[in-house]
This record gives sequence, C-alpha cells and structure tokens, in this order.
Amino acid sequence: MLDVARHAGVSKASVSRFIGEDRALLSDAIALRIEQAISALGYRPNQMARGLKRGRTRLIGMLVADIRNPYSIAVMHGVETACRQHGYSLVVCNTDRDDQQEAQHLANLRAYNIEGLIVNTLGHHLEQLQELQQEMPMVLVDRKLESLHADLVGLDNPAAVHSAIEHLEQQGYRDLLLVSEPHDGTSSRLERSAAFQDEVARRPALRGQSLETGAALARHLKDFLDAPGPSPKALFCANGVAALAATRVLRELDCPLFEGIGLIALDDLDWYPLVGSGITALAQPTEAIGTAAFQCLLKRLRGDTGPARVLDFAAQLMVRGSTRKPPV
Amino acid sequence: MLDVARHAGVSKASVSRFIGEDRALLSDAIALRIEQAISALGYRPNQMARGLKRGRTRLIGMLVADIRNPYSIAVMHGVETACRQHGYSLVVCNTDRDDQQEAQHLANLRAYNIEGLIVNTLGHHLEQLQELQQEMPMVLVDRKLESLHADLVGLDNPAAVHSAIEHLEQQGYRDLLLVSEPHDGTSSRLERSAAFQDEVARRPALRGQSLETGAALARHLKDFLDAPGPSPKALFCANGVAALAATRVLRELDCPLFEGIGLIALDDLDWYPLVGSGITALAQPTEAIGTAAFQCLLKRLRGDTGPARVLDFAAQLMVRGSTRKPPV
DNA sequence: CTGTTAGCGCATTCAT
DNA sequence: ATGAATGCGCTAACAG
Repeated sequence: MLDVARHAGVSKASVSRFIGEDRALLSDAIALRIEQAISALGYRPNQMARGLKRGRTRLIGMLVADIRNPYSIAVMHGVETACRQHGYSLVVCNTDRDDQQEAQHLANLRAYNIEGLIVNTLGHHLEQLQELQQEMPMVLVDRKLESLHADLVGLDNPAAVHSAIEHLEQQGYRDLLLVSEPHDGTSSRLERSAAFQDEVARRPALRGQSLETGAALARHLKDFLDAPGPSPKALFCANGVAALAATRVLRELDCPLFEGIGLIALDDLDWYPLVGSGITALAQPTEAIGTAAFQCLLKRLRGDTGPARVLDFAAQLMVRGSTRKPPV
Repeated sequence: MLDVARHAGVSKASVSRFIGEDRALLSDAIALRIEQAISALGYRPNQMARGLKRGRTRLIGMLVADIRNPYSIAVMHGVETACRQHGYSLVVCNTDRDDQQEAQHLANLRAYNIEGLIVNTLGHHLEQLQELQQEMPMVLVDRKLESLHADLVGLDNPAAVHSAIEHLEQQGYRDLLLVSEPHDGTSSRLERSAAFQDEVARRPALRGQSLETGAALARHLKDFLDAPGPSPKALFCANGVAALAATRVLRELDCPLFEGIGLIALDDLDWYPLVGSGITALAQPTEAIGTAAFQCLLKRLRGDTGPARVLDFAAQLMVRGSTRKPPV
C-alpha cells in the first residue's frame, strides 16, 4: 500500500479511501493517479488487515452436518451465489455429523472473525451457539432450535408431508411405511415423522408405520412387505439418504421397482427418473432456501433487529412411476 | 489478549508464547496462570491478527469447477479431512465453470492470504495462476497444465480407460461409443478421449466412436443404436455427469437397461447399483486423491522445493449388470 | 525464562 | 480534499 501511495505521490490514507467506500471524497486527479498506480503495481488490498481494522471481514460461515448430502450441497450453492453477489465470501465447515468437529469448527469460525453464520447441523453445543449469537447474526437452515431465537429457513414440512400422503392415498395406496434416518434430534426429521403420524391418523383408509435406516432395515422392510394387511403398500422416504437406502434394499429383496410397492421421497435427486419406473419425489427449492438464508443474514448485518423470522418454503410434487401403478 | 495478560499478571508476549508454539519456554507457574486467565475470560486468539503478523493464516484455498459434481465433493471431503488433521482450514470456492468467477475467486483467495491452493478448474487465467504460484504452493487435481510446473494429483487415465475397454472386450462388446462432456480444455477429458482412441485402435475386434453430451445427445445416441455395424454395442461414459445424461437418454429411447446395450462409467456414484441391472463403473479413490493433494501442499509448505510431483491413482473396476449380459 | 519494543497492512480520527 | 498519526490483535527481535 505504501508502494502505491509513493508511486502515485499521495499518502496511504488516500489510497485507503480509494480502496474503501470513501472514494467520493477524492479529487478526480488523485483518484486517477491512484488507480494507475494500483494497476501498475498489481496491488491487491489485504483483506485480513482490512478485517482486523474495521471488524468487517466480509466472511460468512456455514456449518454443514453432511457435505455429502446433496441437499446440503444444493443449499450451499444457493448461499454461495448470494454471498458472491453481495461481495461476501463463504467459509464452509463440514462436521460429518460429529459433535466434536462441530465444536472445533465453531471455535475456528469465531477465530476468523466471520460476520454471520448459517447453521445446518445437529446444534448440540447450544452454549457455544448462544455465545456466538451474541457476537453475530445467525440463521438456522432446516433445523429449529427454540432456545436460540435465530432466523429459521427451511421446508414447510407439514405441508410437504400432507401432499405426499394425499398423493399416495389418491393413487390408491393404503399401507404406508415411513423410512427415515435415525432420529438424532434433527428437528426436520421429527417434524416429518410427526406430520406423517398426523396425516395417517386423520385418514381412516390408511395405515401407517415407521422405520429407521440402519443395519436392520432389510429385515424390517421384508417384514413389512410380507405382512398381511391393507394393500397396496407404499414407502415414504423422509429424505434422499433414506430413499437411497430403501431402494437399495428393495433391489436386494428382488422386489421389482415399483410394481409390488409404491415409493415417494422427500428431496428430488437427479437420478430418481432413472430408477425402475422413476421415483416420485417432493422437490425442495434448495437454491431459494440458500438465497433466503443469506438474505436473512444480510438484513441483520444491516441492522435489522426485529423478531426472529421463520421462512417456510413449499415442496413441489414430481410424479413418476413409483406411485403411478399401484397393484390391485 | 491484554486482558488475559493483566489477569495473569504477565506480559502480552508471554500470552502470545502460550498461544503459539513457544509454550516450552514458559515456566510452569506462569503457564498455569495464563491458562486459568484464558479460560476465565473465555479468550480466543484472533486468527486474522495472527495471520497478519506471521504471514501464516493456516488457510488453504480450493478452487472447484463444479461443486455439484459428486467427484469434486468427494475429493474436497478428503482435502478437508486432511486439512483439519493438520490444523488448517479450507476455503472452498466454486466457479460454476465460469471463467470470470474463477478470476474473481483467485483474487479473493489471494486477498485472504491463503497459504496454499488446490485447483480443480479449467485453469484459464494462466497468468493469474502463475502469479499466485510465485507466492504459494499449488497443486492441480485432475487437471494437467504443463506450463505451470505444479504438483499434479489425479487418476491414471490411460490405465483406467485400458481396464474399461479390456473389460468391455472380454464381455463380448464390439462397437463402442465414448460419451463425454464437451471438451473445454479439461486435460482429464482429453486424456480419456485419447486413451479411448488408442485402446480401440490397437484392438482389431473393436470399433470406437465418440460423442459429447448436449442438446443433440438423444439424436446421436439413437443413430448409434440404430446404425448397422459390429455388435453388441456399449457406451463408455467418461464421467458421472456423462453417465447420468446417457442413461437418461437411453430411458427416453425406451431402451431396456441394459439389455440392448452395455454401459460402463468412469466415477462410481452411489446410485449406480439401482439403475436397471446396475451400472458397471471404475471407482476413483477420491478420498485418497484429496488427502494426497493436501499432503503435497504440506510438503511444499514445509520447504520441499523438489521438482513437481505427479501422483496418478488407479481406478477400481466395479462390475454390475450393465456389462454382464451382452446380447448375442 | 520473561518483558519491552516495534511493526504486519490497513482505516480512521484529527488536523490542515 | 488530503496527510499525519494512532491502533486493530498479535508475533518477533531484542534485552534483561
């Protein structure tokens, strides 16, 4: 910076003003000389130093539970795009669903003076999160934590489950099985599970049970298929991971996809059309969710101190073969 | 920090030593007092300031062409794990295959004083990359850029293609079609394409052509299927994206998967077993590739100035239904 | 072993 | 409209 100042025959202060938002205060002559000096020397301001001085690092942090989950990726893509459009950079931390890593990453993010945080993890370490929230705005994605009073962005789970069940019932399915990943406290899983019970309870024609993925999935699924009861049967997979696991098991059981059994999944993955007659899905507007999460943060950064917002997005039903031909 | 120093009745320097690697120089008594003061005040050192002073930010940058490509995610997961194990944090920048965004992100990464860079992009902006390479170590993943003299980590493409063609030939396929994404200069695509031509040329029994994904894919693929010629026919998809596109088209053409035609894909995705009779694949050791990329960087950061290394990993053949029952 | 001093690169008073 | 001076939080050289 000193080099630039000397090269332009001005003071560091003027260069600083040129770099920052005070460019209007400079005379055209000086601004021009600085601009030339900058490009002549290939000068790039050091963001670390700027951040240190102003307290604004232009950095947003995002805590992700499972980076290999396509949902997380899609949301993160939305967040990153929005960040860039507003001059922010995104620091992504993946916890691999590990509590210790979550703690470690939270500490790191704070050490790097991020200006805001987007959280999509288990949200254990409540104290740490609360501390962080004193220092910076925070928004929860797909996770509700009542005690945190943070902005919430996610799917309208009851509505999504409603359309799923409604669709299954209309298509003639009568015996439903909810397949989810283990309930580890993730609010969206609980919500979907509760909504499922609820929907089934209010429809006399339907029967509904639920199951968790895991080692015993194959056995339990077989039991479900073999058991007598109302028919036809259908699976409702609560997310992409569950859908993958369930479909895998169906194949292992030599169950023709999807003649003996229906299937609908929450989350729409790019390969769903390719499996069997195609997997019916409820697509989440992941890009919009990501964008909204960043927008929330931005509003807070700009001084909005209103009450915590809750943004619920709607899922879109994509009908494919897996719910189209219920056996009689 | 000053607070901690006062609370412990010592100087900032001692606190600094405690924080950093000079802890051994402190007397037990003082170390203890500092430790207590730190936890009493909940003090966390500011990484920005440390980085500013020492020139070591403990930050690694990674430039990714397409964050929605599972290959990139898998490699990135490997890199991130390795980073964390060595106390580094990873800043990921996604360019969405856009040259301008690549330039922008490169500038940003420099501004944030990252210590090393992992590149998995088109690698246009050669000048910028070369400049950066003066300032920090750099490793290319799945991309060769001769003029850059950087460490290279990736797949042994000729060997991988060799096993693919070998497998197809052994299974009885005779007419092969390579499906890749458009050749945008990506070295791995070129390598795979060249290796394909090469392998086919040295096998008199085989015929080989190639095709790029895009709007005309469906028409071209139909032409291939309908055309007379040696038989049976098989597709070789050069990566996961191509495999998705090709399989989608096969379904649209009502081609039973995979009775009329064989298919093998480079990259193994989690849903391959579920499509038709299963998609045969060559799995890349993505986690290992990511780890190796970081290790290269680490060696350079520790002073290794030897010649550029080239690390080629081997793919592993996963045989599934798509190459198992060639029609007669 | 420990404290003092002097910056890292920049933004911001305060003068002018 | 511009420059000089001060300090952000920390580390490194030097003394002691």
